[in-house]
Amino acid sequence: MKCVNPTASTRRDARRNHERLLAEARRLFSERGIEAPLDELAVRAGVGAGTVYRHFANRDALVRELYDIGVGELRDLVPEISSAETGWQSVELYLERVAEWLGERPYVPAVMRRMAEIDPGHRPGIGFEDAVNGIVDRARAEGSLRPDVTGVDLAVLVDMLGSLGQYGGAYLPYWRRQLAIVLDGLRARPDPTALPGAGLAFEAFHDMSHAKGPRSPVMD
Amino acid sequence: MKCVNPTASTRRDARRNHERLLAEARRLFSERGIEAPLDELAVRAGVGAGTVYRHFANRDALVRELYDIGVGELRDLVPEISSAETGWQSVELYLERVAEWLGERPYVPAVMRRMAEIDPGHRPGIGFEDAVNGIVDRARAEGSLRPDVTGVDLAVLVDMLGSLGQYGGAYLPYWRRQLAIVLDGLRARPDPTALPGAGLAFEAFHDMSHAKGPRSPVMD
DNA sequence: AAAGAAACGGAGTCGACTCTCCGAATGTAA
DNA sequence: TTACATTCGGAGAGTCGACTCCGTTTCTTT
Repeated sequence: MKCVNPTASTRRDARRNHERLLAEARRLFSERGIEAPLDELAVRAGVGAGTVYRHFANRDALVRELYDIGVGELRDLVPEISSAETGWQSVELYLERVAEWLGERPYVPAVMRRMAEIDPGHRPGIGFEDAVNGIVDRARAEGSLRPDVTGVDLAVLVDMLGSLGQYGGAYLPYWRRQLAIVLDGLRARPDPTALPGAGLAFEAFHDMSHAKGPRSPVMD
Repeated sequence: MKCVNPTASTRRDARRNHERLLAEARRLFSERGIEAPLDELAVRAGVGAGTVYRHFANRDALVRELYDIGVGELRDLVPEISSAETGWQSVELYLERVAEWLGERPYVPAVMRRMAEIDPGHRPGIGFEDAVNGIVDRARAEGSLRPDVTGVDLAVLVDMLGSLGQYGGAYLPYWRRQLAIVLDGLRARPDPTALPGAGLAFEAFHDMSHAKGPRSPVMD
């Protein structure tokens, strides 16, 4: 019984089932939310219920693995995005690639929120701060990006664009129109409209997107 | 037993409990999602479990009532938004008021999706098409709005901005920066960047936002 | 190809939640 | 104030899903 880390198992069937479970979990959680019955996951993956729990001690363990895989995927996107020819192209690439990544994974916001409950100390996302700020600084320095925009502003825009993934597959060919509008709004212009309020600290944004606290109640 | 429509009940306690239940349901569903236990709703509203089910036959009945109330609230926003002095001000008001309304009600997207399952034929939201198109037409005619933007584009932007409500109360002072960026992207400019793809039919947008179909699976 | 270790399946247990039922309490109308 | 209709509270029946247990099957190694 080596249920802690079946990825490293010697047995081929165990590794295959682990991958299948992860793939089906992404699909299932995208369609029905991260509270979907795990017995259903077993059926979809074509394994017994026991096998689900051998690979993931409980739902939270599965959520954690999806989270860490996601962080790894995002980290893998960084080099290409950061090394674009111009700073402006980096901004474009950042918004497009990350929003697309998010949009294809509608379960990610829920996974982030739950992770904050499971293990508030685990915050690898903080490590993206420098990459995002680097993109903003370069584009601002070359004069293509409006100067009052911060890295956090961009990160929030990415979440907004990616949130259209909640629409389902139908949104895929469509959200790039909103991306184009946003990009036009980000360009440096001779007639700037001041952005209201103050920019947010990256850490505050991180906590916000992981929404620890109670979500906004209607105030009536 | 008049459990079909307790709003019209003669008894004061019944009306008061109905209102309390609705208010607490909004809060509860905002914090924990629309699958939160209804017994918890009973506790929060300070009533017995039986009372919940006397007012709402089941969870779906509650969802439907929240949906219809929401449609009514949005309808009430139309006059002020449409009657702004200029078309551009209407665009600004539309994005701001409706995104704010959505942001304060994080449960709304989930309610819309569930409504599409409960009763696919009930689509009062279709009635907003003319109002939105009217705003776009006027702003376009006066030359303030970029001409390639459609009413559906605006509606999608509203959903995007409103989605930040998922961040919880902390987002409240912040999202207007994104609104300002979007508005700048919407202004008519001498150097237009063409929007990619084709605009969407309003009905298609409606179905998309109510996401009947399966939500986008990761394609790997 | 034989043996042992590891993983598998799925029936079963346990807890949580939904919804019902009815005696008690409350509001209304005369 | 009395009488009655309506609503209330909360215990409990029924259902569903999370997770466990163990006899069986499948790898891997020699």
